[in-house]
Amino acid sequence: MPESNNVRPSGGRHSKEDVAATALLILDQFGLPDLTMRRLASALDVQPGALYWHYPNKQALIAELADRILAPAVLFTDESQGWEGRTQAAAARLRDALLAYRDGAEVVTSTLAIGLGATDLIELFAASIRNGGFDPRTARRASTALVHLVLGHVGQEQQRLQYDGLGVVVDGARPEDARRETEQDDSFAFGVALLIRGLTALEADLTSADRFVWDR
Amino acid sequence: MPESNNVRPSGGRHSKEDVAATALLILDQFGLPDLTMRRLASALDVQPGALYWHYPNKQALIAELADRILAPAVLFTDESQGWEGRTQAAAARLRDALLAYRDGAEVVTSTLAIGLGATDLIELFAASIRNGGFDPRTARRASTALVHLVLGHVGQEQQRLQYDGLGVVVDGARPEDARRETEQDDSFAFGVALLIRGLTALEADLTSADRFVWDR
DNA sequence: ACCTGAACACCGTTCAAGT
DNA sequence: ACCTGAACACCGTTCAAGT
Repeated sequence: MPESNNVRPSGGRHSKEDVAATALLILDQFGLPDLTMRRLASALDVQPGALYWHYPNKQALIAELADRILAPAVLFTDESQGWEGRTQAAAARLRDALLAYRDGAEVVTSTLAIGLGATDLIELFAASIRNGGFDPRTARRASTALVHLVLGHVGQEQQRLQYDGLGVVVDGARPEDARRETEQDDSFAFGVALLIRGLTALEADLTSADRFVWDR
Repeated sequence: MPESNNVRPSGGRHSKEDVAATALLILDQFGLPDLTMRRLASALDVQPGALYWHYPNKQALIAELADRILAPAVLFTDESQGWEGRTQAAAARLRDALLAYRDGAEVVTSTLAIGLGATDLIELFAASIRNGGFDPRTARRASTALVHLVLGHVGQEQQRLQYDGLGVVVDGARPEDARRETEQDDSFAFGVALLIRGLTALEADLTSADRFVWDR
């Protein structure tokens, strides 16, 4: 009997949509290393080569997954109080979106590492920072820093989740887990707050006419 | 004729040292994706299986490379003026160390992503920050943020170097290159400065008795 | 102590040909 | 428009056996 937890539509043929959705399922259940073209093909009950009709290569598929993972963070617009609040909220939204899928940060980082989809991500922060009265160049630089901060932090966070997953939880929560989670939350918020605080301080520096404090 | 740009010692046998050094050579010349166990073995004029006598697996080898790449940044101690200067200098040193090898940032990031060698890197910054009078917890958090910032930035930088490598430079420098380089330098220094400025601002906040500006 | 030979269990990608 | 069949050119890792 052919092993098939497959999800083949009644028509018998797949769309780009099917492929991406199934890939996201495998990613979330088994992690990025187990998301292979061959495994994806067999989940779709299809030969490996068939995937290359939908996507030119694996990187393009991963980029599509990155887009879908980021969608909730990018689409959303909020009305928090002040540009600092909106920027912090955007960081939290990005973090939540990455945490929503197993290895989410690695998927996005690897897509960024081949030069795809960076603009949306940076604009996520740049808008709220410009809104604080900063020039576009400053906003772009600070946004880039924020993106690196969030991706790095969530990457580490998800790595620990993997470690913890190896331990067996019988029927209760281990008390260390909760403590570690809040420590992660605090550490994340602290890093983001540092950057934002640096920006406001920079603003103050500039308006007090000492224009080159941060410039080398 | 067997293709062999090999570097086999006169004795006929290799050491961990040989293996790591040759791996670093391949990394620097051809990049991380081309650094395979089989390719490394053939450069050493050895069967692939032989490598597993020296290192238990590929991840361990990569971790060793990460250590060697980071060594110049970690060992060095300087006597810059003030903790801000020392922290900024540490960031510049880390960046230089990563830029010294092709895909250096990716090597270190991937090692960090499997939970190895993180402590040295964080301590690189934590020492100078504690030196500024911050408590260990704050220093650790700020250091972590700085590490993520630097790794993310250099990762992007090295990705662009790869792109540029695809274009053919005939016999002169293209004017855009220099402009882009200084833009990268500035952007890097700006991100680091933002974080440090955030720390000093935080310090000021605390000493002026308003203790919860950054705490949610 | 260090390596060979040979295998195991996989990968991503291509492409003529089918429906 | 979407897929099969079959191949190409690889991977990392293991392990008995050799020197």
